[in-house]
Amino acid sequence: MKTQGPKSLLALIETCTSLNQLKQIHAKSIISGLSYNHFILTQIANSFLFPQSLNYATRILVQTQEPSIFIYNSMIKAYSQSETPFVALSMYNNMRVRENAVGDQFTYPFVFKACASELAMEKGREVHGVVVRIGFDSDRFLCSSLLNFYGVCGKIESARQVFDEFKAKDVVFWNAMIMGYARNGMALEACEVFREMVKVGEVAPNEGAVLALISACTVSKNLKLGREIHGYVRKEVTFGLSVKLGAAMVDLYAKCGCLDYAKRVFEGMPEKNSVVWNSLISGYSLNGFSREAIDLFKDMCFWDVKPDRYTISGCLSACAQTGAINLGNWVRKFAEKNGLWDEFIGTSLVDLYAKCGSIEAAREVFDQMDKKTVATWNTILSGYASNGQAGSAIELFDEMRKSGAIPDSITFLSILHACAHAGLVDKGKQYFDSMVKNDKITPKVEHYGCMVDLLGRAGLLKEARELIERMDIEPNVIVWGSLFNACSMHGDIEMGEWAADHIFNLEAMDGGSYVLLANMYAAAGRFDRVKAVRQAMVDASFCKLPGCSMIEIGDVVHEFLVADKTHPKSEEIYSVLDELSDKLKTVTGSMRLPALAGEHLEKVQGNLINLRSFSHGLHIPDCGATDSESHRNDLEIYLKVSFFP
DNA sequence: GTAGGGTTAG
Repeated sequence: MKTQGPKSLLALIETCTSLNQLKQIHAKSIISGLSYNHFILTQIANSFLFPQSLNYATRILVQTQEPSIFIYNSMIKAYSQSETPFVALSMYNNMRVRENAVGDQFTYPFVFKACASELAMEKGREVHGVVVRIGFDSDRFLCSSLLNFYGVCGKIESARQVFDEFKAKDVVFWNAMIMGYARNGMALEACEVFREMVKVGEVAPNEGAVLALISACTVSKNLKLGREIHGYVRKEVTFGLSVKLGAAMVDLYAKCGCLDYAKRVFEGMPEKNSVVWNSLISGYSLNGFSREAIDLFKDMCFWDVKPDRYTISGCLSACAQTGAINLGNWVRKFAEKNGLWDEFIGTSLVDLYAKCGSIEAAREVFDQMDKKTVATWNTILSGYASNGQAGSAIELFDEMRKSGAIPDSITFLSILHACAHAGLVDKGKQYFDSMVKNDKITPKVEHYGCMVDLLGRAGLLKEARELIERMDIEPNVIVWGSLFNACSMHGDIEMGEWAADHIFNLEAMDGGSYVLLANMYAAAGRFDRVKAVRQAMVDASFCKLPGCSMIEIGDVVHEFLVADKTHPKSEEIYSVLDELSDKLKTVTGSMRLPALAGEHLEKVQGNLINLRSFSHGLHIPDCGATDSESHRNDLEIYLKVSFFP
């Protein structure tokens, strides 16, 4: 057999389709005395079989005596772009300790990239120190990735310092600074850097610069600035509206709620890839237009644009919002048939089933998922919470701890929510304290809202008030609303009015506050005041966005607004509601029973209030759940069992 | 002979 040189072995590596083939080529390179050829190892690490081949290359590296910086650089690069960037950092450590080498300027951009992916703040700062000591800090490649690292980690002042100290800025370096501001929601600062770049005139802004600017507007939801940039793109930009720029514009408008603009940009694009479609689909989904989102998905398929995992996630969350379980199941089947599955899709599916009240189906999907993110845990926990199964939520939370997953502030929000719904006051307090003390999570205003709700529902109004007074952040309308809700539930008009004052001060122009106040007076039987508040609403021309309930029967989603009479069977529906309302009154005896008797009573009482408010054209929002969410869940359960058996 | 940074969609 003819001895093969490195060139032909290289060509073979590119045609490899399995790890075994790769190993054969490696064996051949050993026979040919080329096993330590750096280039071959690099190619193996980065071959099409990535990341399997990367693993193999690592095993070779470990057995290699005195591996060169070249090999380390290739491996650090490969790992910094892999799913496990922390391995890049241990490779770097290994190089420093085992080889006693500091690397070269090719090493560090990837080390910073890995630090950025891992949000390894301390490590990054340490490496920054090393770089300064060796004197590599004049390398612009290295410094732009260092700048990017600080931007990703939210250390924008440090990023700015790197930016200011570096003189020979190229366009990528400028863009990294703009992107840094963009990530941190600082659109004005991003714009300022862009203007400075144009003013200095040493480099011309490229597509990346404009993309970073648009992204700055998207993150900070600065529609006004976004429109200006759109105008600038149309007038000044010579590179034209690329697919990327178009996608960014569609996303900007969609995230800002301007779907008509988003659609106009979308329709004006001659070339659309899946990213563009996904931006519009998730935009519709995000803004509550799930029907339109699904229709777009079908159009996308019609135009032969291949849906990806983002498409599926967007569609599933659209279905979850409207409770369109059948449509959701159809999307699921589509995804399964097309081999689209990952932890994000799984999480969307858990959310879909939980929001549709099929918590068992949600759990089934959850249990089948090998890879779970914090969001996956949070979704199932909040599913249990809103389905009133606090016990399961608590049990699962313990399991989460055991699995090694690290709870975040949303996890605690879900578990507090679960406790609040079940009236588990002591347990809730315990979680709140442990969150602060053991997990070092600073409570946000949402956590306080949950705690006030928890205490308030249990009738501990004084304690709820004291918690509000102890807060180190400004209470928002949710916090005051929860106290207010509790006051109306327990008939404490005086404290209720005190809370209402704060609500009006915070949201003077919000009609929702009026509805809350009217609800409190209604619950206390003060119908004279209800009338006065409603009149005040009319006088001020306030109109609360109506809470909307949807149920899916067969393949049709029925939508109900408060006091809605447009459904063809509305007369029958209302008579059932009245009947139910009466029956529930006999069960609970009173509208103002404190939520201490566990899940069942809580559920019955919650529905009674919702049913009452439904028929009165009022609705009491629930802590943490949107109007339409709690409204829908409650109504759905009752309409399903009683009216559509 | 071999290599490098930033940029959209959840």
